[in-house]
Amino acid sequence: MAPKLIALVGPTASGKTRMAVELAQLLNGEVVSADSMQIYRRMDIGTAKPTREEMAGVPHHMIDVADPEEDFSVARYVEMASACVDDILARGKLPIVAGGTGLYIDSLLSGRTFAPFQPETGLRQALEEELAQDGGEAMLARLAQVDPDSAARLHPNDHKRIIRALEIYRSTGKTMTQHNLETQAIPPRYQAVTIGLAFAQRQHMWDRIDRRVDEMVAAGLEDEVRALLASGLSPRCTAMQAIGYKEFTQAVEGLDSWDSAVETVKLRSRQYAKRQLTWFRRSPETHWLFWEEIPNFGSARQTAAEIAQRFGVG
RNA sequence: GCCUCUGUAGCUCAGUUGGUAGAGCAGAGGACUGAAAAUCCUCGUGUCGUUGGUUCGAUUCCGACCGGAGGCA
Repeated sequence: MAPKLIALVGPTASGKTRMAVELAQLLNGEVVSADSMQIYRRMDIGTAKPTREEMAGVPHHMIDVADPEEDFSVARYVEMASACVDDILARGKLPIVAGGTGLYIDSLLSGRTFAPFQPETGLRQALEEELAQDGGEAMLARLAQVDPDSAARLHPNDHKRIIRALEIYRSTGKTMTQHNLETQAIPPRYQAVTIGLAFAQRQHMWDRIDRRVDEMVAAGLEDEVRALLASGLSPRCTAMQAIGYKEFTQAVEGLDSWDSAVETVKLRSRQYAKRQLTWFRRSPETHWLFWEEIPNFGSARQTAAEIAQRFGVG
């Protein structure tokens, strides 16, 4: 039987960080972050990374495990995070996987394996050039010849996924469809109770997001972005695609005003939160807690702890 | 006070040589298998400022009125 743990999900600014810490204190746990941007060092304010005080002595894993100039990936996340989880379990403590990156969480829990990616072969670059030349339709048609099932699922404009599907086939000789079937046959690596934090009303979520962006600005997001750019970090790297960072980079370069950049950060954060909800809502097993329906944080924590105990952890 | 321009979807605007209208953005929903805070897909009825007139028919032409911008005094 796969070991049990808690997964804490929800859109940005829904209170995951605090809930994770308090549940860990209550249930003898440790936090494993599942956030694709908090993995980067030197990106603290804009990623809403928990501070030392917020961690309150609870060990946190998968934060500050890569430099911003590195290319991180789901595969790397799963490899590193599962080692953390196993270690926590071996020490008799409860892993609490908390974060907003749905792909990372699902991949970690399922024990999914990924087809290899070898940037040194230049295959991806070749495919990208091929696509730039011939267009999405043509590439999708080529994919359809070897992997009709994947091709049927993809839209001609979905360049990233068309390229990845072709890349898998050309580098492994196996289709993405085949690979997916094989990895789906693997039994789940962990058994999770998933607790979701959210606002019942969209407006409440927006207010919370806006407030937090204002707090980030007040806390010195501008300086943080300037420091990253000054260190020679390319604005095109993955880390700098993070919300808050890419917009402030525009402002630093004089391509946008600061006021407008702040508004854009709020806007993009709201849109991001919506996408997160779309992802998390598709798991019917998730126990959702809506802030409007809960008198205070303590009672939310209480409810979450009860859900965990009924599941058999804590 | 007079003259000119202007008032169309939450916002910015297009358009109808008179037959009740459409884009971008915003928003909603969805997807998602080594970039995922990324990437991609689907969804557009609104008193066409108000009110009279002309007309078979007006948001489209004409008048008045009410907003807004500019100019002249």
